[in-house]
Amino acid sequence: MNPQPGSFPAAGHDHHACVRSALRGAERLCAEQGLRLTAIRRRVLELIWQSHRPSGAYEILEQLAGEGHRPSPPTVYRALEFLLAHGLVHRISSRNAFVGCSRPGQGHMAQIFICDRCSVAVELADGTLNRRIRRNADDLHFHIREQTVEIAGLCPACAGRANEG
Amino acid sequence: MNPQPGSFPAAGHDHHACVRSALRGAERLCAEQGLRLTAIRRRVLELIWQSHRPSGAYEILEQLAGEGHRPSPPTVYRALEFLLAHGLVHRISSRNAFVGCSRPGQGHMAQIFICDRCSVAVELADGTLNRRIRRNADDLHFHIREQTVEIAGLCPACAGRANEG
DNA sequence: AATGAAATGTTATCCTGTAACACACTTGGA
DNA sequence: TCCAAGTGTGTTACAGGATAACATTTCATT
Ligand SMILES: [Zn+2]
Ligand SMILES: [Zn+2]
Ligand SMILES: [Zn+2]
Ligand SMILES: [Zn+2]
Repeated sequence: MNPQPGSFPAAGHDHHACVRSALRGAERLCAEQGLRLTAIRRRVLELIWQSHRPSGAYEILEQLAGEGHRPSPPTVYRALEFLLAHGLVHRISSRNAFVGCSRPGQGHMAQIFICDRCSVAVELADGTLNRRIRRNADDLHFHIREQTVEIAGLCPACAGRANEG
Repeated sequence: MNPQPGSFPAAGHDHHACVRSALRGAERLCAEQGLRLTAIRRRVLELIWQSHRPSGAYEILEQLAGEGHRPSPPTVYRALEFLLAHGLVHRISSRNAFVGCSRPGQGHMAQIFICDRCSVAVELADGTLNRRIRRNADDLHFHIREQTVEIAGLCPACAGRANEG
């Protein structure tokens, strides 16, 4: 089952499918737009997709280091810059971290829900919400370039266990 | 004229009034809730309010240093922590900076518009938007603790000058 | 004064992100 | 084939943001 955008991933979902789907999506998008999904970029995207939790740049760096690459920060940040620029990942400002985008290539006005306990992040694209934001901006005569909507709290699974550990 | 929440501050507005109003509001809020608005906390709040642009923690630190205090980072961060905890300032995640809250003590589900060019930030409290977010959270069975809504772009004044320098 | 809690000082260190410059690889044309 | 020009990567060094851990002071209350 693919990552169902708009719901928290089920406990035992086939996550390999998430990764495969994300990589295939990236390949397709790059092919269509004449972009170069180089080895590093591909590998960084793959690492980010290893879970639904946002990854820090230095986490990615460490994982790459464990594979012989030993890249330096700029290398990783450049790959992230590319992935961000083409909508393949989202940056989570409130955590200084990056998460794979569930719907690449469809414009990116996402709101992202992040669990305080398990860190799983899920994105939602809500036209109504986006229109409301745009309308508020219009009232202020403000020209939107980019928006950040991040909601922190407890995912359903963790809310259930709220009183445990 | 006080800081009109919900609009960009006019070019020649009486900003001293903004500062006075913010400080008085903080004093009142602290008095009501039995909180201690110590010298540092008060001074940090005052420095943050010196403009409508979000200030970085280290900017504040430098300004304090120029006054003889020479505090260290934790001192400033603690003051900020206090001000955040009681809704006197907002943290702008997308900029690692802090801005004074225009309506302290009224719950804080603000969306904040920030100009890319002049950095002025304006907050808006939109019940409709907040309800929409809450509704999306409910659909996901997600329990909201905190939300971050930051919109970057051009304020009316800067949009007008878009083609100049 | 004595006590305990809250606030501040101090030091050292992490974590995040970028500037600047060198090198390599691709691509297209002379 | 050789030569740009453009893009991507390697490397070094550093800037900027935030916190851990512990010592000390301040404050309200007894
Ligand atoms: Zn998955
Ligand atoms: Zn969770
Ligand atoms: Zn003002
Ligand atoms: Zn502006």
